Amino acid sequence: MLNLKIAKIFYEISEFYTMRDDQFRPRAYERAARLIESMEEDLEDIYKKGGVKALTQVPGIGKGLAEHIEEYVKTGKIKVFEKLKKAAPIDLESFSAVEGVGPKMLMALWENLKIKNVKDLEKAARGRNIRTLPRFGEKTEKNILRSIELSREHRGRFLLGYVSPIVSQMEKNLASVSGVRKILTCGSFRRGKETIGDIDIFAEAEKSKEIMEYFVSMPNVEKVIAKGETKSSARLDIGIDADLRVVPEKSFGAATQYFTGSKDHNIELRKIAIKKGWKLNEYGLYDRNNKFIAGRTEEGIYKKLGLDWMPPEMRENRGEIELAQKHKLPSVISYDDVISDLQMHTTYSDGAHTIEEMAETATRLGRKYIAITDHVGHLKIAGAMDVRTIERQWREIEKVDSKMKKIRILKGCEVDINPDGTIALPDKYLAKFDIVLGSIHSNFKMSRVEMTKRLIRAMENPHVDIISHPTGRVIHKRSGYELDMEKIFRAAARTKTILEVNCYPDRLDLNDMNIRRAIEHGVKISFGTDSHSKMQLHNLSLGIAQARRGWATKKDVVNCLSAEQFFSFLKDKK
DNA sequence: GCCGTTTTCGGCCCGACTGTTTTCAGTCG
Repeated sequence: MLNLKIAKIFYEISEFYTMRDDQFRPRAYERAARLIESMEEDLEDIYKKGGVKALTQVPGIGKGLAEHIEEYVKTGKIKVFEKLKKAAPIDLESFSAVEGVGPKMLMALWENLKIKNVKDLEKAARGRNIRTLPRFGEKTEKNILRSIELSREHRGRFLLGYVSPIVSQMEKNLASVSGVRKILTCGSFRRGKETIGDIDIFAEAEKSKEIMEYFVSMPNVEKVIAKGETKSSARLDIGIDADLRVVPEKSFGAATQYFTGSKDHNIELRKIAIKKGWKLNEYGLYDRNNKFIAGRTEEGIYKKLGLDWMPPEMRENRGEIELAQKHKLPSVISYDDVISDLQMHTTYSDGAHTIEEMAETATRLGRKYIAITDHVGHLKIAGAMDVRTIERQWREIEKVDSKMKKIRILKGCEVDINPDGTIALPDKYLAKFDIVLGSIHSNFKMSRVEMTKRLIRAMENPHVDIISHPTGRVIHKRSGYELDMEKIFRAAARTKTILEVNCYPDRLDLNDMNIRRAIEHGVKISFGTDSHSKMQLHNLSLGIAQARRGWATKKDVVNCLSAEQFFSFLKDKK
C-alpha cells in the first residue's frame, strides 16, 4: 500500500512550499495528503486500473498530483520532491516532534546557520547563535530548547495506535507459517502502554528455523540485527525494532509473563518466589531442588505464587500484587463491554466521511450507539458549523438513524470552552443536542488557577455532558494545560460531568493514572475515538487499554450502558 | 495545485497567541 508513503511525501512537499512562501500549493498538497491517508482504496490499484485519469477522480487530486503519483508508482520517486529536498536538505521528520518550530523558522535556520536536523538546532541554541538571527530572540531560543527537551522525553518510543496495526498484521502473518501453534506479542505493547519501545513477539512452534526465516525476510524488515535458533531481531521500516523468540511449550507461560513485565512487577513476583525458597525466571518457576513447578501458562505461575492472574495492563507494580494476594483484584472492563463511541466528526465539520458512512462502519465494529459530535463554536479552521448547518445536520441524523436498525445515532457536538469558562454556543441551542462535549481549543497557556476555574465553570453548565480530552496533552508534542486535577475530579463528581478518555492515538486523554484517580472520586468516564475518518473508529481499543491500566470497571464507563440507560443518565444531570 | 448549483479564471476555512517588534510574521488548531 503506497498511500501512507505518498501522503508523507505530500505533507513534506507542503512544508517545503510553505518555506518558499507559496500561498496555495501547501494547502493543496496538505489536503490531498490528509485525504489519501484516510482512503481505503490503494492509489496504486486505482492507477493500474484507470491510469492518471482515474486518479483525478479522487477528490483533492487533480492532474498535477495524479502525475506525481504515477511517477512514484513507476520510479519510486517524485522529481519535484527530490528537487525541493536538494535545495533545502532539511530533515523535516526529525523536527515534527519539536513544537513551535515550523517551516518558516526552519528555512531561516537553514539559510543562516545551515541547520538541517534537531541535533544542529540544539547545538546552535546552546551556543546562543539562534538569538542573533532577525526576528529570533532570547525567548525563542529558550523555547526551542524546551521543545527539544520535551520531544526527547519520548525518544525512540512509538505510539501504541501507530504500532498496533503493524503488530496485528505481523502476528497474523507469523501465525500462518506452518508448524506455528501460538503467537503473542508481549512487552509494553501487551500492557497497552500509550507508547511502545520495541516489539517483543513470542512464538510456540514445532521447529524454529522456518518461522525465523520468515521473520527476517518480511517485507517491512529493513535490517536484520540478529538471527538465531531461538531469537532474532530486526529493524522495521518504520524505525522500531522487533524481536522474535521461539520458546518451548513448557516455558511459554513463563516467557510471556517474564517479557510482558513490567520490570517492577516482575521484581515483586521474584521476591515472592524467593520467600518461598523458589526461583522464577523466563523458563519457569522452580523449587529449591530446581524442580519445575510452573511455566506452561501464566495462570499457573501466578497461582503457585498465591496470586490471582491479572490482565497485563495492570502489571505496573501499582498495588495490583497485594490485591492479587488477597484475591481482591477489581474486575477491569473488557474490550467487549464497550458498545458505543461518543465522539466523532463528519463532513459537516472537519471529518472525511458522511454520517451514514461513519454509522455503517461503527455498526460493523459492533457499536450499538454513537454520537456525531462535529465542531460548533469558534474553531472555524475545523469547519465549525453555524446554527443553520446544525439544523440541517439534525435532519440528516434523524434520517440515517431511522434507516439503520442496528445502531442509534445521537445528535451531539463538540463545543469550545471560552477562556472565562462560558460555552461558545448559547444554552438554548445546547439544550437541543442529545449530548454536548466541551473542549478547550484556545488559550492553552493560562495559569493553573485560571485554567482550573475555566474547566470547572464549564462543568457547572448543566448542558455540558462530557469534557473532551480534559488535560489537552498531545503525546510527543505538548504537555497538557496547567490544571489542579484534584479539583477537576471533585467538580466532575459534584456536577455529574463525564470526563472523556479520548482514544485518538496521540491523545489518550485522560491517561491511565488520571483515569484511576477519576474513578476513585466516583467520576464516570466515556470513550470517544474523536474519529475524523471511518478508519479511525478502530481506535476505541486504545482508550479501553488505558482504562484497564487505570483499573476502570464496567460500571465506571458510560459507554457500557445501553442507549436507554445512557439517555436517562444524561437527563439526570439536567 | 485544486476546484466550480453564479465561475475553466480567480478564488482558496480564519482567529488567537507569541515573541518579535513598533506593526507583524510565524505557529497552531
